[in-house]
Amino acid sequence: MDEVKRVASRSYGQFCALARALDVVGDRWNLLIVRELLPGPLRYGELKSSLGGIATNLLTERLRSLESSEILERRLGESGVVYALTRWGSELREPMEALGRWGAPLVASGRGDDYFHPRWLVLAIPALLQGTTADPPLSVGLEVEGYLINLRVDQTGPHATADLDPRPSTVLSAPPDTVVALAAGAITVDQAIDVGHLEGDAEDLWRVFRRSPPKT
Amino acid sequence: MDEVKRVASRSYGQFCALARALDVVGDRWNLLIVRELLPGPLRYGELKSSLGGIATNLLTERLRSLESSEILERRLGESGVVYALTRWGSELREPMEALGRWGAPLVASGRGDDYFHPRWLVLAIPALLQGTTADPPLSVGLEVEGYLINLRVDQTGPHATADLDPRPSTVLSAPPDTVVALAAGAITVDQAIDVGHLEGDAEDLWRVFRRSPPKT
DNA sequence: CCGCATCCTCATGGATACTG
DNA sequence: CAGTATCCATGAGGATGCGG
Repeated sequence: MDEVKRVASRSYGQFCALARALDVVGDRWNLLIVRELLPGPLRYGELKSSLGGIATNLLTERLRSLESSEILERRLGESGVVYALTRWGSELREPMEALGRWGAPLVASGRGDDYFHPRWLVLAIPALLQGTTADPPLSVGLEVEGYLINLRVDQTGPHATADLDPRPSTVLSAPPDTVVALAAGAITVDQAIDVGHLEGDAEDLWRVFRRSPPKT
Repeated sequence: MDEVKRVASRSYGQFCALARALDVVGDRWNLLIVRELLPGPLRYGELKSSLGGIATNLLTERLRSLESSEILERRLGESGVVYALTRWGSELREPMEALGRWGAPLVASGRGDDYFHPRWLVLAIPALLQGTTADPPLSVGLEVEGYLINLRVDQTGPHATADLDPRPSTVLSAPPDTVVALAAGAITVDQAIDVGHLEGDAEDLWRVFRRSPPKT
C-alpha cells in the first residue's frame, strides 16, 4: 500500500540539476535520438534506420517520453509525421558536444566493425573543431559514404558549422575513419593523403585540420 | 551459435564519439558517481550514503566498470581504500556542468521531497554561475545543512570555483532550495532575504547573484 | 511499404540479507 | 565497513502482427 508514490518511471529523486537532467535524458537511446534530430526533423523510419538497430517499441516509448518532456515534438510534415526538437531540446547540443569532445579518444582508436552514419559527423566535426577559426572564411564539402557534409569555418564565431547538403560542390572524398581521425586529431591531413584515403584538393582542409600532431 | 559477438556488456556499436562516451559513462548512476568524486576522493561508504540509496551491488559493479575504463582508480588512503577520479575522469566536469546548466529549469521548479546533499552545490554553483566575474575578487562562505561551501569568484577566470571547507569563516546560512534557486536564477537575493531564507551579510552575495530577474 | 503495438526471452536494476 | 549473494521487478532487444 505504499507503492503509490512511484510517479515517474525511475527518477533519482535528487534535488540536483544534473540528476534531474539525467532523469529526463539519461535513459538509454535518448541522447542518440537527440543527436539524430539535431541536424533537422526526421521521420520515424529514418530515425529507426539511422540509429542502427533500436527496437521499435523502445523507439516509440522514447519518442513519447521525450515529447512529454518537451524536448521534441511531433509535427505534420508534407510526407506525414516528423519528429523535431523543441528550442529547449536543441539546447542539448552544448552538453552533447562537450561529451563528444570528452569521448574523442574513444574514436581515435579506430572504427571496428561498428555501425556508422555520415549524419553523425554533422555534430562531431564542429564539436571536435571547437575553437578553430578561419580568416578568410572557408567552406569545404566532405563526401562520406555518398553523403555530402558542408563544413564552414569563419573568423567571427569560435566554432565551425556543418550541414548535410544535397547539392554537389567542390568536395573531398574520404572514408569515415579518416574524417573522424582527422577531426579527433589522431592523424594529420598529410598522413591521410599519404595512405590514399583523401581524394581531392586538400588545401582548404589543411587550414582547418592543421592542429596538434598525433600523440603516437 | 551467433551470440559470440557480444563483446562488451551493452555497447551501441556505433563509430561516434558521443555514442562511445555513452558506452562508458551512459549507464545508470555512472555520472552521479563522478559527480560525487569531483570535489575529491571518497570512500565506498561515503559514496553510498551521499548518493542516497544506490544498491550496494550496483555501486560495486559501477566502480569496477569505471575503474576498468580508466575514469577512476582505487587508491590506498590513510583510512583504507578511496576512489579517486583520474585525469581523464575529472575532465568529465565540462560536459557535466553543461548538462547541469541545461537542466537548471528542472530544479527551478523547487525541491519536492527529493534527497539533497550539499556536496552537489560544489558542482552546481560554479556551473550555473558560468560567465560571472568579480573585480575585486570575492569569497563567500555558504552554510547549507551544516556543510560550508566556499565560493570564490575572481576577475580573471570566467567561472567561479567552490570547495567544501571544514574551517569556519564569514558565512551566510541558507536552506538548499534557496541556494539552488539563487544559482538557477529563479529568485533574487532580495527575495531570499524577504522570505527570511538567507541569514547573514548578503552584500557579497549580491555581487555574485545579481543577474537576470526571474522569468515569472 | 511505413508506423507503430504486442509478445516473449533474457539481461539489468533494485532491495535486502549476509559475510569476511 | 566494504563489499557478496540472492531474489524479484523491470527494462532491453528481437520477432512478428497489423492497420493504413
